[in-house]
Amino acid sequence: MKSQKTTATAEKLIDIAESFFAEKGFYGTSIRDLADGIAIAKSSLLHHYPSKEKLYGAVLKKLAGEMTLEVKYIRKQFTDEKEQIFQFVQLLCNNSEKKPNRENIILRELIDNPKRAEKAKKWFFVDYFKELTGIIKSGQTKGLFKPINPEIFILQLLGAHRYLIISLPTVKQFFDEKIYQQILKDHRTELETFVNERLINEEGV
Amino acid sequence: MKSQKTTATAEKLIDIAESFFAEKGFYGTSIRDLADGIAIAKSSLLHHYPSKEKLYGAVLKKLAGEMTLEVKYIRKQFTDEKEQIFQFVQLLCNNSEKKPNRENIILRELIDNPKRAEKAKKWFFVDYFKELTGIIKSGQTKGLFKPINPEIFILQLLGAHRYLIISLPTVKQFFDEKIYQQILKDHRTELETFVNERLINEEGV
DNA sequence: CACTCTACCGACCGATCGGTAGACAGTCAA
DNA sequence: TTGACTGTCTACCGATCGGTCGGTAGAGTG
Repeated sequence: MKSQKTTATAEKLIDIAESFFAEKGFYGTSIRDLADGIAIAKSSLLHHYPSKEKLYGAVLKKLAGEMTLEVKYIRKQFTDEKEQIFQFVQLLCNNSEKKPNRENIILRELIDNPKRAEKAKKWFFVDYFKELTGIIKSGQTKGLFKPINPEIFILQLLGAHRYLIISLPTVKQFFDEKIYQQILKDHRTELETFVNERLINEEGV
Repeated sequence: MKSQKTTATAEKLIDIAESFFAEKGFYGTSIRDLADGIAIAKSSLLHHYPSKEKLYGAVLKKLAGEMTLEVKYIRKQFTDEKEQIFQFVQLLCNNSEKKPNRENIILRELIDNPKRAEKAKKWFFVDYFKELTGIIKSGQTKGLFKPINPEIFILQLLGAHRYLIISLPTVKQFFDEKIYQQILKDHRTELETFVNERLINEEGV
């Protein structure tokens, strides 16, 4: 079982790289700091990932894979598209509290990707995005959602959430620390309202 | 008029720094490149702004000042808070087409600010944010807006817009290039709907 | 004329960057 | 036992980083 230790080191690298890239960005993170962070030599890091870019790519790939899986799981678990999109809102909010790194990395990647894309790098979040717009498109054929543009709706929903999340540390000075949890709860409710207003409700009205 | 040439150089520095910081971020931008970009020596750059941090701060300050002024102008120009917030949506959308750098810098700053804030740096967008929430709070006392949390509303509105804008270059591969303008137009309409749903409409229902 | 101030410059600094080379210890198969 | 492979290390590389230094040209001022 020689590969066990190796795998463990590689995974530790991914983990610490995820948090460092999230906090300081690609250019702000040095592979020296990453290696020091898990107490190995820098050249040992480069043994597992032959370049900083490759390591960064591995982090993105793992992150995108996890997120896509989570959405696919929701789509398999619930047949009703309305239920799916509300479950996704819950997933978004819950993950932001459990895994705050994610939003930072995704935002940074969105900003930086256009430059990198010129170097023929693929966008890791394609499947994630297509799963989400797929919910809306599927729901629209069943007459569950209003005839909005699915891509715009998803981007606005993700944006309304992620922007607020990354703003919180900065904006927190305006809030009483005690009502911080209340903010997160109200935000969740507002997101649900946003979704709800784009549903077609056959029974009411 | 000795200061004319100096001012011109300093302004050129601010301009190129704004576009470089927006595109590559703080760590991804070197003061060498900035100096080369306007054909002066690096030491000359450091004559005008004694450090990279100071230059970055000057860019943020100018940007925040402009944006705050724009909002204040809207508030002075229109007395009705409903009109103010709709005008602000127009401002957001128009500026994203005219000055695409802005959204990048603001997003980057929001992500990075918490680290910098530890070094006792102030947040340049305080006034901007307070002007915007001020519109909502003022409108709520007049019974024009639903009793939502003003900070959450503003953050979600800004997020829905800015996230979509910075995503467009990446997501564009999914869109036919010809309908790009239609996307921007639909996005604007959706933002207006988002705002509209949070108004209290005494007449209708 | 002498003095000061501003804008600017090239040369240089120590530190840090991403990445390479080579040695060494442990493991496993032949 | 030997040889190939793996993971790790120290030592080192050229490039680039932000920033300092001493100095110069020119305009303003007395």
